[in-house]
Amino acid sequence: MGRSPCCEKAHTNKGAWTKEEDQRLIAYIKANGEGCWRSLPKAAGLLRCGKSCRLRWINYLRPDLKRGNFTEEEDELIIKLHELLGNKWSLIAGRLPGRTDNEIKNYWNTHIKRKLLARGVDPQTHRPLNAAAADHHSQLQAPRRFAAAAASAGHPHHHPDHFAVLSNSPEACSHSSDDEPSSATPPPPPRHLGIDLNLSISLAPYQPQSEQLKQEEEDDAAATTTTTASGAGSNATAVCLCLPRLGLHGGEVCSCGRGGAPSMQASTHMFRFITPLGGGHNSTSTTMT
DNA sequence: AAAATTTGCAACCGCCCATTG
DNA sequence: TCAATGGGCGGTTGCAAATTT
Repeated sequence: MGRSPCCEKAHTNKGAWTKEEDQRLIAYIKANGEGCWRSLPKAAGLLRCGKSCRLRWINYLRPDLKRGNFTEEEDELIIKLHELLGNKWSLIAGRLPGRTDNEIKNYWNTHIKRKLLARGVDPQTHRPLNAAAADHHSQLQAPRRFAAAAASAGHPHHHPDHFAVLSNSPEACSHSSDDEPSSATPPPPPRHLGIDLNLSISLAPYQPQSEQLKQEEEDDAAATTTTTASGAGSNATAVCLCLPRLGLHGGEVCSCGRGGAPSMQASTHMFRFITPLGGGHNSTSTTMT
């Protein structure tokens, strides 16, 4: 379609932000709040693109950011969430208060990937490296399935690329209904794709992959709406995975059953799973509405 | 001590979807 | 209904700092 650029690039600064620019941005947002990013630079007296201002604020200047090293708990949570969601950094960030998607993405690429490789786990598939190499069908397993479920259920970022990894055969893509007017009733996705909105998920402590897969197979076979609550012990926190905005901050009470994106109103399944975060967090039973 | 290489992360880019008029 | 706009996302790049040779 050829969109106009988000701002007048010719007269904007690029590269690292100066202290003065930071101060201007902070002062402006403190006074006026976050608002129209496009007009903000001009109003704040900044020679920056609005998107650049937004990123600077969200990723660096926001007062609620928790800077510093990631804890071991955060590491494990990121790994688990990545296993469930794939590279949905914003969704993952939503589960880690004070962390930004950009920060988590960078941390993943620089630290966690290596950590998983050292464990002998493939960072993309979360399966043992040798198994991942031997079995290309491993691409069809849970994390991708869940991402696909979220996307097909209306997540705004169902980029075609994300579906490309779901199947080795293009015709198996589940998002093609719009592109296939001839098929009045789209056939159900091939069973091996396992795209199942009633997916059972959990954030139990690390479990050997073989057992995990076994559990998934059982879950698939059952095809029930139950929610696995393994690890729902004393130190567990309910993590809402309401679609399409998976994740609430800091264990807030879920309220998205009513709302969410308009496109999701017909599908307001609520997923919750239990993640052991070790201390201080409320224990909450799993629900599914 | 200097040069080369690697690492980590802030920032940018291009694309997408939702909203609005 | 449609085009323009705004905001958001994931992927990539560029560069400074750290490490190795």
